Amino acid sequence: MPNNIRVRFAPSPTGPLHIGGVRTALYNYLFAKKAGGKMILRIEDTDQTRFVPGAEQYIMESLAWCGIQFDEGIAEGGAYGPYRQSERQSNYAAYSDQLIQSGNAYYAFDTAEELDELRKLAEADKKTFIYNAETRKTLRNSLNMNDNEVKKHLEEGTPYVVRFMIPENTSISMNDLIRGSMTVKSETLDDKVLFKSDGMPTYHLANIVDDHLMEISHVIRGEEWLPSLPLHVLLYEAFGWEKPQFAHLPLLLKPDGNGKLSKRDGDRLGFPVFPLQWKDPKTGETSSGYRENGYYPEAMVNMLALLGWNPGSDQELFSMDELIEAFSLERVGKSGSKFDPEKTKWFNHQYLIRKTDEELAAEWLVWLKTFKNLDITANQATKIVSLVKERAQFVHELWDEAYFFIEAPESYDEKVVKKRWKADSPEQMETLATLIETVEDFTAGPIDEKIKSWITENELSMGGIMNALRLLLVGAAKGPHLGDIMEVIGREASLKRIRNGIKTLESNN
RNA sequence: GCUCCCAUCGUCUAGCCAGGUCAGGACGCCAGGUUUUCAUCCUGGUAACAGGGGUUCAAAUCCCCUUGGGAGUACCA
Repeated sequence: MPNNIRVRFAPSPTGPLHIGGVRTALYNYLFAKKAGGKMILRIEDTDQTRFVPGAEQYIMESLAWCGIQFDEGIAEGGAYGPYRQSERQSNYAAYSDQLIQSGNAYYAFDTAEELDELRKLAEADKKTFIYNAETRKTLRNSLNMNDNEVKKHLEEGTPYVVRFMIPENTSISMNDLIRGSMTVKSETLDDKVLFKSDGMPTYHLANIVDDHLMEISHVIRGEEWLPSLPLHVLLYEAFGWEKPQFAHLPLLLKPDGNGKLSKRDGDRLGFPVFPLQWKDPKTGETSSGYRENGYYPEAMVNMLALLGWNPGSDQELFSMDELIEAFSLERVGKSGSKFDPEKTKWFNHQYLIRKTDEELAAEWLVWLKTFKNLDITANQATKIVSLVKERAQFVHELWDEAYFFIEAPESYDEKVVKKRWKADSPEQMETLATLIETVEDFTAGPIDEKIKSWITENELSMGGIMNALRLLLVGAAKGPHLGDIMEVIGREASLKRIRNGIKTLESNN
């Protein structure tokens, strides 16, 4: 179903993409796919001073990891390229000239220092300096010069910027798919720079020109852009272009306190704010990533999708396809959402327990090899994982729940010893060992049966016996059913652990 | 400061547009139950319409004000 729904995700490559950005990309993606439209990646690298090597690659890798795919972009190509604004540089001057010709923009020769000075002055007076209809009359710009003066400046190479001329005394009405209609008076706006003295356009110009040229139908971006919407609307009107529809997404807020979620919050509160680990090429500082911390991309995407949007049903778990099916901008909320790291873990747990034992075992095998340099068989891993996966939120947590399947106890939890190891324990355990030797089919069922009937026949306490036995086999008060544990580690190892344990505990007394 | 946006449990949120069920669900937390320990699991509980004024027979829902929060306020995006 071909149509002309086209959305873009337009990050600037100034560092790693944080999860707020991932969510913006996700909503764009969901919206596009739901509508059968196109998803475009455009790199907004008009600020050469903020370029960070590797950031562009990071952005693409992150989004790919999340399962967000582009139809057009710097890697995919497409009919509307190039998709990097630095490579479209030659386009922009003509558009800025066009605005000057039509009287919607003008040259300004004020230096950054002069303007800084004016801002400071205004600030001292508890006011804000605005480059607007009032002040523009007194500043060094082409509005206050005759053609010859302007020409002279340009020929002499006086540095200049091009500013948009905000119309006087008008109201700008805008429409937002999430917030409805809004109105702003033009007096409150300032004459933004469209074209910088370094020959590059600012975001405002490049963004509008490229959205137009790329035939973007819907601009879905973060709420931090809302204050520049009037300017953008004015720009479309000045060019005489049809506007796209706008949707400004609510922000992701800090889990505690207030404010926009930032990189610092992750460091401070101990959770990742970036999809992938990132090493800053300048400072060498490393920021942790969801991928490296053991999160599944599905879990992260699921969590992000529900932060600010809801399906209107009680469904919590969504595959990407289900999200695409269920998504609509109408169900995106207006207010900011505090980020909850705990819920992300819960989502990860949900995805982990839904893996088949074989899948999870395969992941764990890799983990064991990498972090413990251990090799166990796939069968063993599958069996172990099936017994303990309910207890873990991450693959790396499996070890804490299952190490005793692989390693015999070297020490015994003192609290448990005190509580469970009694005077008659050694004898009882030895008897149990001889019993275990005689179990024919060494699997959980028969093992349990044999032990239980012995306990019943001798009128012993189930809790007392089993917990003492657990102490010998595991070394602590943890783990799944003992029958299962013995089945996995096998008869020989079980016996060895029981008899070693008796020996160790008795020699300590 | 100024401009704009926003406002339901601690958190994410449903309900609001087309006023009329004890304001529903999830995470977290607490308690009880199952269990052979721990965890899981099951059951239950905790807890919210920011405040004030209107409109109305009736307001979480519509309107206004206050308060609170957020964003923007660069030759950054």
